[in-house]
Amino acid sequence: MARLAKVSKKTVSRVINDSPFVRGETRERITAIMSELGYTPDPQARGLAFRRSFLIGLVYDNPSSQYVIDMQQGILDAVRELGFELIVHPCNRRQPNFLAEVRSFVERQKLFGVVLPPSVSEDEELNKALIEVGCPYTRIASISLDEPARMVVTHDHRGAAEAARHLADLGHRRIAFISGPDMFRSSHERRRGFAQGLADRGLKLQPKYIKEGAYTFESGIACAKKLLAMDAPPTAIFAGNDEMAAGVYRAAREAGLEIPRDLSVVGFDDSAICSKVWPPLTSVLLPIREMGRIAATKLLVEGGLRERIEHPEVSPTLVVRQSTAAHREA
Amino acid sequence: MARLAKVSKKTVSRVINDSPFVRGETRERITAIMSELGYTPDPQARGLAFRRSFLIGLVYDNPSSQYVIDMQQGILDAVRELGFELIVHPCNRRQPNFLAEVRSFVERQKLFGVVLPPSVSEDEELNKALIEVGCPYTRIASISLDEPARMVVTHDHRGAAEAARHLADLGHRRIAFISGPDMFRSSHERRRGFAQGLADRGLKLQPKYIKEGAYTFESGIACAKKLLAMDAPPTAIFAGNDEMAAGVYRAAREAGLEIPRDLSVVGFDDSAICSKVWPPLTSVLLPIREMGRIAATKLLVEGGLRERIEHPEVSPTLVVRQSTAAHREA
DNA sequence: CTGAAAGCGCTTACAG
DNA sequence: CTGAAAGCGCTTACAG
Repeated sequence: MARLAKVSKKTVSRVINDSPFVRGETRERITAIMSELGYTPDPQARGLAFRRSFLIGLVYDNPSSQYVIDMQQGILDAVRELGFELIVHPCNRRQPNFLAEVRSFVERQKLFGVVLPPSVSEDEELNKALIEVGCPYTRIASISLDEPARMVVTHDHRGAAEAARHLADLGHRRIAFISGPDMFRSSHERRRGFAQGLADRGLKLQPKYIKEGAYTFESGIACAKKLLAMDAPPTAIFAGNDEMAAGVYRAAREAGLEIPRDLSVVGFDDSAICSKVWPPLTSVLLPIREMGRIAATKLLVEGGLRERIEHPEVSPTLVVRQSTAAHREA
Repeated sequence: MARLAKVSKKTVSRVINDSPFVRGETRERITAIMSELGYTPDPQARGLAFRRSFLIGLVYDNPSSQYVIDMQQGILDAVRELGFELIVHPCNRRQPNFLAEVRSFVERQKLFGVVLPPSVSEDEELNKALIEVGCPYTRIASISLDEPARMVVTHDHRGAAEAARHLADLGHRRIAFISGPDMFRSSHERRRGFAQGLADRGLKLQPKYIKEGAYTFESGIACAKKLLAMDAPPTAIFAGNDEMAAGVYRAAREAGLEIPRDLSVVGFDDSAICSKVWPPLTSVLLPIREMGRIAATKLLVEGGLRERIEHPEVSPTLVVRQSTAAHREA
């Protein structure tokens, strides 16, 4: 204990925890000694005494590695300077012991809080369990599912609407949508937004031009094949994510269509593949790292370690590349 | 304490830590009670007393998200059942405080051990620091840099050699290599293996057909452009990783070349893009998840929690897809 | 504003 | 093979 060099260890503890009951002078003296000795309080001991650790959990069940990595970075951006660490907890919602497993994880580790990206964020059972064990959380989802203090809403529908208007403005009329799986909120939100965007331009999203995929490359191929085999095939396709959009590329190639000359394509996620496929894919960008930062900051606010947040809002943006072009009369 | 229901708390502790000094009957009785009550020892308290936590660290500075995610999974495959958790620690080797930062991280958290994938695994400074603070580690690298108990060797050269023989067997003679950056061990290993593989077929890797890239898409484009602009351009290119191979695709397209008819391409990593580009990319697969599993298991062995490992060896495999074809006389 | 006591839930020596 | 004591490094009430 740096106390030998100074006062008592109780006061040191007060300094560490930013207690107001320390004289300015005393605080400065102690702070100086601490940084001189390179002293850092032991997180395990603190955790034991607090009955709460300094660990943030990221519980995810997400197919996209880039999403997870970006989110991890964002969370760390927010909490690293405070000495928090990030425990990652991949899991599988379809596994029977999923709930019990996650629950025991957060309970055992006495997590400071957990960040829940889709689709675990949409699991109401899990949510109830977290409340029961008293573990703070932030849910990230396309629409609000909880009180604002515990949500990061990504407003996917806005990005989808922008994509729709973009295609409409290029003169397309036969416009198709490949949705994600029904069990994902984002599938519905992206579809809703897309329909709304078309409506903004006086167009309608026709049911026959809607196919349900699974957010996978293969499902993108399958859906696109069906669409392109129609009597009046679409001249533009909006895929619910980039994976499926890449599948549309494949199907278009097999059908002998050239993108964007014969078919315009838009994806969602603005992932790494967008710039690697040819032509580069127009896509909707979600600021994932920023979302992670905000989610973690909300945990800090809830824990009383931060006052409030600067930019608590997040919104998708359409990144126009070369996979979309003006409609050409056949 | 479950002691009320039974003996003393000391004995319970003995059971938890697998001490041999407990009678079989007593042990069974206690184990039964524990699982009945759903009792799990508090990792923070245990850590405090042990002066060592039950946390594994993954320190990485890696551009590929898929790599990191797979490795995380592999580590968890090995340690989850023992109640360990995984703390991720992305970092930047080029940052001036890199060493001090990582060091303070492992020291503060009293990590049970850390897993070091490339390129942090190749940092001798960091290695020294870890030894100084007494933190166990496993290094993952293309060649052996440490005692076997602390290494997972990926033998990249073998995979590169296989790629070379594959191209040679297809009849190619003007074969080029785009290397990764000089500071990565893997760059040299892949180059060495590739040269060896060509030598196995009586061919020579000509210096003029070697270009140094940076493991990025853009550098792949740049290097490929130079190669394809040569008087006697290569008919096959082996890129040091898939990112750069995707860059080769782009350059080939701009040069009006069709893959694999006019140019065969091989990548390294067998990443997700392989199956999404057209034609699907032939690539060298490294079993990353398995590597993570082995690395973590070695940490457990070192900690005395596991006897030994089943399959401690790992080797690359060539996955042949449609980006390579027999050489066509011009 | 500051200190002496008791405790967080476990463990390691030390005795039986 | 099993138990009573002291301690891991911090914190929370409780007194001054």
